[in-house]
Amino acid sequence: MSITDDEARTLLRESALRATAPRLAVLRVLAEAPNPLSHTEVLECLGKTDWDPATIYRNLIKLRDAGVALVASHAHGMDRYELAHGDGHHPHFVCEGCGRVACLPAGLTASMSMEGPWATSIQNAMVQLRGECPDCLAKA
Amino acid sequence: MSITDDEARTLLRESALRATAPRLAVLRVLAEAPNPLSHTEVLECLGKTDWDPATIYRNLIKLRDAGVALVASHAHGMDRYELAHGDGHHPHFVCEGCGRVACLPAGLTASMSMEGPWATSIQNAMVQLRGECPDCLAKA
DNA sequence: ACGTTGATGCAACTCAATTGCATTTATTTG
DNA sequence: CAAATAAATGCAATTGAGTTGCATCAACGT
Ligand SMILES: [Mn+2]
Ligand SMILES: [Mn+2]
Ligand SMILES: [Zn+2]
Ligand SMILES: [Zn+2]
Repeated sequence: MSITDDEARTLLRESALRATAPRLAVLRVLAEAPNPLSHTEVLECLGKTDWDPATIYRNLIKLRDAGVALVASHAHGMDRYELAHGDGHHPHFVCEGCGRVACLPAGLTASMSMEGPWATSIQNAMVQLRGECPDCLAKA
Repeated sequence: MSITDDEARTLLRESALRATAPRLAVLRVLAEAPNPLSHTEVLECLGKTDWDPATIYRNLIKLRDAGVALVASHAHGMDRYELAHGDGHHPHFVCEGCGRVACLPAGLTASMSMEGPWATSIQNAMVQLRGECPDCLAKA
């Protein structure tokens, strides 16, 4: 998945965010990533000489606060960001072996028939599975 | 839930772990906690008994490696430990608002039918829900 | 009681996250 | 288009969880 410069600018305008060069770059990197990326991984995708890490960091925060991006996982002390595709959120798989985070197709129905105050919380929650990915299972 | 000193010693013996004072203390704290605890929270629970943080840290690792405890969540850069109750693992709810992690009753099985290499990974995975807990929903 | 081996205490280190502040720049406004 | 304004950037410093090296101590099988 990719994003044109115009699409990115429109997206930012709709969120009342200024279209700066690093911000557009972050948007492009997130759009092209097949999986959620950490701050460090975004830096690597951008190439190390480009922009200040703190700037990229704050842009990820901004995009998240604006609802353009979201944190798909906090696992292993790293926030992993992805674009918030309009549709409802899909589940993610966090590998405890290699640390990778993968997007899973929507359709994972967490059948939760729970009464009481937790019902709403659970129904609106994002689903995350933690285990060993196929690659790590093969090695073990 | 609590644990007697004898039960703790037996549990450790079965795992080939020496029964040291800080280790027994960690075991007792985990046994009494209603929710998974971070390293820092375990230190706070131990309170007056002033053990070295690194010792407590390594004990949590040891207990995890021995299968006595497990990491219920990595959220927000904190590993949260709980005793590995014999039965299969239950899901957990991670609140993005206040950061608390709560144990959910088993039976909230997220059923996903997926083909291919991911099938096994998914079936053996632990389920984690991320959202806003009832308390945080009430404030918002 | 002894000796082996694991555990402890202390200190140092890594790395993601976070923040203060002076400077620059995108966007608004005249 | 140029000035005004509020936001964003670059740089540096700080926090906090996790992690590790090493000398000393202690659990426990013999
Ligand atoms: Mn995803
Ligand atoms: Mn639990
Ligand atoms: Zn893996
Ligand atoms: Zn909460």
